[in-house]
Amino acid sequence: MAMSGQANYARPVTAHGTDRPLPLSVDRTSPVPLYFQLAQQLEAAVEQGRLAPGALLGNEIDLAARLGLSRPTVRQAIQTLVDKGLMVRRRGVGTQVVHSQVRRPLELSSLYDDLEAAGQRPATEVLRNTTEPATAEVAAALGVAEGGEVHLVERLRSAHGEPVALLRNHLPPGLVPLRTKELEATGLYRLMRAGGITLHSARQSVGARAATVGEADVLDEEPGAPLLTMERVTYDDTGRVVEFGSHVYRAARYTFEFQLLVRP
Amino acid sequence: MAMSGQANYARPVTAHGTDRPLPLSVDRTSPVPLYFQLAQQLEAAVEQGRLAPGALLGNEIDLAARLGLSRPTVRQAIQTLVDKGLMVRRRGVGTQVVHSQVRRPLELSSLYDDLEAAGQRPATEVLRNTTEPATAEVAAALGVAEGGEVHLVERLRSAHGEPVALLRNHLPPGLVPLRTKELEATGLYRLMRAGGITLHSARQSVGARAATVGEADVLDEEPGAPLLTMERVTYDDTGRVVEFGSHVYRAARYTFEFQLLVRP
DNA sequence: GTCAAGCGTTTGTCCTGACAAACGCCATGC
DNA sequence: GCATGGCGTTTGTCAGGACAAACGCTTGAC
Repeated sequence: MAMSGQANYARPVTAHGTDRPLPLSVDRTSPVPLYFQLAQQLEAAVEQGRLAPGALLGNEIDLAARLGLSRPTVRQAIQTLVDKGLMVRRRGVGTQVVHSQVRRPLELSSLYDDLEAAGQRPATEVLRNTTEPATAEVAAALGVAEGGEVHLVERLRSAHGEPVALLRNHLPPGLVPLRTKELEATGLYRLMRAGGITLHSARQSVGARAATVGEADVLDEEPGAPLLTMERVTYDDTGRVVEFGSHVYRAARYTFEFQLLVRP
Repeated sequence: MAMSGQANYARPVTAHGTDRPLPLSVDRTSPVPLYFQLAQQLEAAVEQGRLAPGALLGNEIDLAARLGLSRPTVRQAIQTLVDKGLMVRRRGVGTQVVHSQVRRPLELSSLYDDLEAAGQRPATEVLRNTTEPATAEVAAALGVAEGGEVHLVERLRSAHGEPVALLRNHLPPGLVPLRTKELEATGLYRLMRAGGITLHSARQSVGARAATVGEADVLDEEPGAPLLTMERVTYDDTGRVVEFGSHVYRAARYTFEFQLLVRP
């Protein structure tokens, strides 16, 4: 863009706005795939501002030659960043860093991790950790027979000593052992992963409603106060339902924040 | 899995659970990329149940040979479906269709499209369509000077004759012409796209709060009723902020539904 | 009977090479 | 001055081949 009129002798390519070539290299003895090494370095460069927003990445051919890689490998690296929304490709123009600050593109996150990432030191109080007969709604969500025994975990999550959310989770019986002590020390998803379950996808529904008397009592709100609600059915990679969650959050103390990408 | 002990003479591969080979073909005269043609056919087969959940796709080599394609092309097709969460690959095992029913993975959707897709025939009443000086919050979101003129669109969206949401959108001045008549006939995002803007990403925040007197009046609710709120800053592919929206939804009549994928 | 090693299968990674399509710039013509 | 066509640049698509790594089953040893 700024270098359009120049002759193209042996341009070192892949530069910053300042023409300073970006230090990139790959380690062929490492077990980490080459495209992944490159992707990580590029992502780090974007995050640290060494690749300014709008900066053009040099063309793929030169970049590959400079790194001693083939073009498909370089493309694979860039593609992962494009998928993350960090870069945009334009035919005849090049690949450039996106201007807007992109963060996480909405993962299957747990409240525990969210709070911890925000430096809030979450605390969990397990109100119930037992089995009970499945109601019609729970049975339908988990794909078990109505009235059959299912696992129920009910937790109160707080941050800074104030209650934030009331979490009710139903799980198929015998899926993974859940000890109350562990539930109070970490999040449910971490325990499931540690139990050998590979989470794959989830279907979520986010809404709002007024607090019931019981919820208001536990959450230190007035009855009728607005609450943010989230229902979620989670599947593992074999397609099994592994969890059905019904969560309510204090509207004054929690919002869902996330970044969306437009599918091209 | 079901065919493990068999000798592997000239197995036709890529079958259904019933060993009936799936009809697949590509048209080399079409301008549509080959990998995309294949991806579409596979996705359609999954959706129509011709590829049952859990079914193994034949190995990539044979599949490529059967279609007269190269393996990278077949892989590219499958990869798009894996990215969508429709399939799972396992080394040494194969690629299989995911069990759980996957829908859209949460797009940058507009309320208008959502309602229309649900067959609800949305109606829009434009309450305001004007310019006004930017407040501090709006100025910060849009990246303009505080007090500078910005475009404001305020709309009431209804379905089945009942109000559903109150939508307030601020736009940079002169970005795209917005006629009231067009705003009542379609959604804001469609108009922006039609105006040559390529939407890229958005940062969203979803929460809840009690209705103010004014909101209750417009939405036919009681003051203090729980409302679902959404704030969104939308960027185009050059990184410009193209919209700042503050929406409130009647909690009893609207929830956000979406599907999440776990990043592997 | 149980556990470990071996082996075939399948995906993961990487290479080289080639042509097509879209974009922006420049020169040409009016 | 302005529209238009040509041209170089860059990404998009596709082919064919090669080896490595992970998985599951079978075989063998104890």
